Amino acid sequence: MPELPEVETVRGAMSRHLVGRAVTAVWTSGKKLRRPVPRGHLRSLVGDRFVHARRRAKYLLLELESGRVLLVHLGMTGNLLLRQERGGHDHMRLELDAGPPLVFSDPRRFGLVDLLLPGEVEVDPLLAHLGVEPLSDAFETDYLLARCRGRQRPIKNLLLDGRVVVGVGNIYASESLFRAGIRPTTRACRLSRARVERLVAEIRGVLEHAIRLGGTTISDYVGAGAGGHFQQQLAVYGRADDGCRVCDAPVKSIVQAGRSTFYCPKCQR
DNA sequence: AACCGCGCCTGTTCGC
DNA sequence: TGCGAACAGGCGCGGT
Repeated sequence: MPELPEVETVRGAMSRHLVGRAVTAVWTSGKKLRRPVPRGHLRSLVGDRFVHARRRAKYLLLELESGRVLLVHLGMTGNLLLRQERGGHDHMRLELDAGPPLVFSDPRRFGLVDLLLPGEVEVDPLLAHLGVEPLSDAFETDYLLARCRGRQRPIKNLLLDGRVVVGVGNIYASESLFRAGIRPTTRACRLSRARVERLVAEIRGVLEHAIRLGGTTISDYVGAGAGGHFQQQLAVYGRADDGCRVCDAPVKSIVQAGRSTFYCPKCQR
């Protein structure tokens, strides 16, 4: 499941291999993703050229010479890559003036492909209400402390709230809380300033580490390029009943707001 | 206002 | 062995 490091890995690949290429032909599957893929609109991409590959939260923003933006979200199982072969779960194929086509593939169809007109990025409802980027300067102790104030909900649920901070998904929420020594069930408002400071640092640290390793490749998700190697680094996620890598106590698995959470009951208080 | 549960999807894993 | 059930979860939405 692509989280921020996986999306960032794909962005890097697009920056290196897609930028500079012009679209020569467009094919879509006609199947509905999170939004219907705007087939006719996408056809107007022919002749346009990619000039930038950006990221906001887990959205990829592929900017074109015309000022339009190809908006892509990988959802749970989506992948954006340059490849020649056709796949059974392909939903968009853009033939380019050089190299293999740009393909969006997504078996479970939780993903999204849309084409935004110049100026629409700022007002698109999907992008307008997003919280701060966890790797930006805006994400610091006082910010998260303020967002925790008065919040009764568990800190783990708050970390998954995209209006607070973006890009932290289920895996990195568990992992960063483990690193910070904070139990995921702790009410946000009960965290001291020092613990929030530690949490901010660990969220940043775990995301940067995962980006360096090319993201986490788990289950059915394979990132662009060589694939990620962060999976071996996971301390608690997906390790229910296994020994904690620090103290060997069995890792606990619980459900919070319908999502699985993993933590070490001894290291996290 | 704050917060949770649901539904969208389908490949994989689990239990009988 | 084979089958259906449960599970995985990003995200927006609707309900409490």
